[in-house]
Amino acid sequence: MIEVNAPVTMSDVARVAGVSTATVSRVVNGHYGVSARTIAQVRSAIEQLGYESSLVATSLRRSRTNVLGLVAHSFQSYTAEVLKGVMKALSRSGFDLIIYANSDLYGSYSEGWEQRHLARLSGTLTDGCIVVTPWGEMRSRAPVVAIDPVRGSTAPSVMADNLAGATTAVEHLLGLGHRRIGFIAGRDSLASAWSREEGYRAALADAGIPVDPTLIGRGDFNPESAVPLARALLQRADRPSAIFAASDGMALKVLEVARELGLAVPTDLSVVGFDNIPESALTEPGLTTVDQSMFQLGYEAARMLKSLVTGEWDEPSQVVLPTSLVIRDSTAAPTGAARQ
Amino acid sequence: MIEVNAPVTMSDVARVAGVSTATVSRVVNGHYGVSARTIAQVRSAIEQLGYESSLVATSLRRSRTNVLGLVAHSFQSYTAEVLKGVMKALSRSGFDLIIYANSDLYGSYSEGWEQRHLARLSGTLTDGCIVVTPWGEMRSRAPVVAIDPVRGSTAPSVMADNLAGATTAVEHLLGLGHRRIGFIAGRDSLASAWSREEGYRAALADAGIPVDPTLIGRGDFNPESAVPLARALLQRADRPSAIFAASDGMALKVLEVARELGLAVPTDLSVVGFDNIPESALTEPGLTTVDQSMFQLGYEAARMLKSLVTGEWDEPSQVVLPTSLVIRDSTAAPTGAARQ
DNA sequence: CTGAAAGCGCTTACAG
DNA sequence: CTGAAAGCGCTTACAG
Repeated sequence: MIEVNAPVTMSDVARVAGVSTATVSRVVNGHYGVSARTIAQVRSAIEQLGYESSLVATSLRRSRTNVLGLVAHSFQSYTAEVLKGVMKALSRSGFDLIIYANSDLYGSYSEGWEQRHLARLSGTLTDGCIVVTPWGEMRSRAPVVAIDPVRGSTAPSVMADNLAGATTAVEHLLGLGHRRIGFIAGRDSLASAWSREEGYRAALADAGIPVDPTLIGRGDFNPESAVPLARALLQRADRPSAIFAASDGMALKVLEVARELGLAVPTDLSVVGFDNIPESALTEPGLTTVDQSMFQLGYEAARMLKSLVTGEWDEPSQVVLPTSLVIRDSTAAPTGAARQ
Repeated sequence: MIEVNAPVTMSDVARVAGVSTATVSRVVNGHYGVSARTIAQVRSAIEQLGYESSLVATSLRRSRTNVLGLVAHSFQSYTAEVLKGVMKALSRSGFDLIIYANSDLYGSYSEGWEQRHLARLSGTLTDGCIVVTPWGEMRSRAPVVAIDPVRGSTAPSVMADNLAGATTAVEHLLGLGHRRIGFIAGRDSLASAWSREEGYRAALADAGIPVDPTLIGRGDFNPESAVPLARALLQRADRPSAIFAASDGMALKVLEVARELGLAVPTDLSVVGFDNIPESALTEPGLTTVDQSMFQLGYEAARMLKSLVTGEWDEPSQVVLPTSLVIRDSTAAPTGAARQ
């Protein structure tokens, strides 16, 4: 076995097989019009040299690559779950997936970088992209499907029924007897953040409880953003007896802050999240939350992208998936200890 | 704002700015020797057109791309956890990550495809790659780090202390009083599968219990592979009172089969897994397992790859990470009901 | 300080 | 059935 140092290129194969690169290309791609004898020679040279075509060179030359892209800014549980769904949908579809993860922005949010990466990939490498919780409307010549899109977007997207989910969550707290319910909002450019806040407001309105704006903290879905907000909310003399956070990541931080302040959950404080990430079942107490199937989000987005790319598109372009309330141990009726 | 259909290329920018593409390239890459006035013109043209350089074209031309690759055959929890660690290590490192996931092989295993993808990526796109549970020794001109490498590999790799972990797991069962302990092995080309079996054998030997070869099922880490093996083991008249599976995915299937056969866990059967994937805490009963920090595996592999790529390498090239036993509710002392 | 030209590894009309 | 040539979008010596 020959140990190669430089990459084996098509020219190397052509030289060994004694043909032109055009012919090698035809063999590699299974095109018609090559004699059986030549095919055999080329195949043997490929075998001998361990040749693999360069994804980059191929995709630069071809219009169609059969590679789909996924662009995400962080890689926490949410994205990981979405990814499983995407892979499931792409299983045996003939499309491979390239995930582009920007390491410099891990855990922080930076406006517009998806657009940049999208352009860098979709010009050439990918036939289409999924963008997770984008910062803005994406422009691209190739199809793009957003998961949890920007507010007001009319582009293809998949999202949970955030309004219904949030409403149910707050109604759950109301049903337990809570009247002072804090809310920690998500990044307000996203439709999901907006709808979850709407659900909060709607449920309170339905119960005849006026919204106290000082009980609303402006987070951005980044877990860390919830820490100062939760602290502010829970250190007030008239602290809320319950907090609904617009994401599990933020809700988990509320739990931490409560512990730090010596508040028992759910005795002194009830907490509800949104997402149902795996971690929410592992905390002590387990987090009551709204399940949005992230797997399903990914699955549907990939299905949609696939049909957009192949041109078989015939479904509504803005899919909304149902949510359900998962009641665990972070919620209970308010006690006398929790000031009303 | 102009809606563009064709991708904006460097030539477009050059035309608008009234310069050559060479000059545009210099501006884009911040090279010296361009007048302030020209820079301004080019910048403005880039802005106006919304130009982004093509990742593909750039990487075809350059030797260094500052993109690292990760190649994995499936995308289950194990890989997702690894990925989080990788992203953490790459955070603000200047390296982006491209994950190449082969959709046609989701959930199944196919020999040699990593090598193919590795070659396709590393010829050009990536400066180096991480390969998760590879099928063989990888050959590549660019650095490669294996997570959970092939048995006998001397290439850079990161893995858990599988021998110690497996030994501890079986000692735990032994300590509870089990004497007939089944084992479901992993894909035997992997060092991890081998060591976990060694641990099983060593622990039994230490306890003076001869290994019964009929109690060993030959799985391949694919959860489905455990189903017929567990069924065979549990339908025997002299079934084992405990089963140690070489991965959580397989252990979870053992739990399913036990339920299907009407066997209560841990009353009738104790089950231990290996990995500690998030799901293992969510089953009923929770799975006792050996924790190998998949996050840490990913983190260390990425760190190693980074230093290999930048040439700062000065650490041992085969990292072994400690494991720990996580006792949940799937293990207990054998009862009379479980035949010995 | 700037441009013309070559070339990265491929594919695809166009000839023959 | 096969090859020479052009070109995908860039970068980098080489001239000037």
